Amino acid sequence: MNKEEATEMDPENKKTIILHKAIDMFRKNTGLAAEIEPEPHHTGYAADAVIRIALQDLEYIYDAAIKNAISRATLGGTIRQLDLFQRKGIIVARYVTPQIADELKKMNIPFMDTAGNVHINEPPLLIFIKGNKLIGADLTVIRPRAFRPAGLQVLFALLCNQSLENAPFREIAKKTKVALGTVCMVMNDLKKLNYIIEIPPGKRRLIRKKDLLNRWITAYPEQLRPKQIIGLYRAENRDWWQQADMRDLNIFWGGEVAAAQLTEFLKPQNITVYTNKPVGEFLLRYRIRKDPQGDIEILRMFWNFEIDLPHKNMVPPLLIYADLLATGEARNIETARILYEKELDRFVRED
DNA sequence: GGCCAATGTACTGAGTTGCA
DNA sequence: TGCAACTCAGTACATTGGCC
Repeated sequence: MNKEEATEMDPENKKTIILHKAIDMFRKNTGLAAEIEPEPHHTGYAADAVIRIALQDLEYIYDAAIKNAISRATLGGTIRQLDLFQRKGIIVARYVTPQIADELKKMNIPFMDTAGNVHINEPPLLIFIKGNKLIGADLTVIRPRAFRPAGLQVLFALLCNQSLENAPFREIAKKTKVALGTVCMVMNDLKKLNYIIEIPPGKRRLIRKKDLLNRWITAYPEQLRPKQIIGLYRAENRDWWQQADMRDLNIFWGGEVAAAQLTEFLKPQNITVYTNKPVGEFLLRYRIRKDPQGDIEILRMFWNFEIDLPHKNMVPPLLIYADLLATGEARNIETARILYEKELDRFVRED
């Protein structure tokens, strides 16, 4: 097997290893019977696996989302993934830290990991084990190129622009601010992963968009977002943003402010803006200064396209959605749900 | 703990290939 | 012949390990 093939195969192999190890540890620590369903269903939103847990005469069936690691940044996206499953969802992870275990318990999200940590609260089945340390081989998942930073830039453009997959690679490269060769490798990845199919004559079609969107919002806060952060800032006047219109400075609302405008559900506490220009004039105009503990986050725009939306002063809804989920906060996850129904559903609808 | 070299990984873009 | 797809060597950046 060459290096390229290994990179393609490893993620699924590693998921299988994580799943089997987590199930083994679950059986060992709880004494309960747990099985992996041999034929996972493929209708609706696809789970990574289906798990059956037996307690005397009762049987609990879960759609599983298998993750290498769960952090605060990826928590929101993972919870949203569970929402989309047809059955009750469970997170199966390589490792869940005690802090994240407490967060998941608070939100009543079932999980199990390869260290034997578990939370299930479905009376009469009540299990909560946390604090077990990870031992043994490292199972770090090798990401396909499509889910690395440059690949995520390409995916973002494909998800935001209907039929962009049929544009020349040069046009895609221009819109996504990545090199031509990167577009080629990402498109090949997407074909291998069955997210793009060839339809004669010489056309491509993006499929399984909901699944792809979910993988994007899970990978974005880990892989791409940290690279785009220009800095944290604070304004003299806390309410500066309420009347601000910064389009002339090429600065656009993301995160909570954009979500509040779109859903009228949220009272913003943190401000996220994106720009592709120097921020000096912006800082002067609104009396904003650098502060590592500040509530204003400025990020670089990693795309080069406009989409036809009624709100011209904000970033594409997919990014607002990802920003909300990346906070891992319950109020933002709820707002993200509303935003998905209102603004995002049409982007991932299969024609 | 801090520095630095070695090594690995990710990305770019010029050059090549294939096709209409 | 020109355009689009694809390849691959070079470069930048990140990570690791050894030494002081």
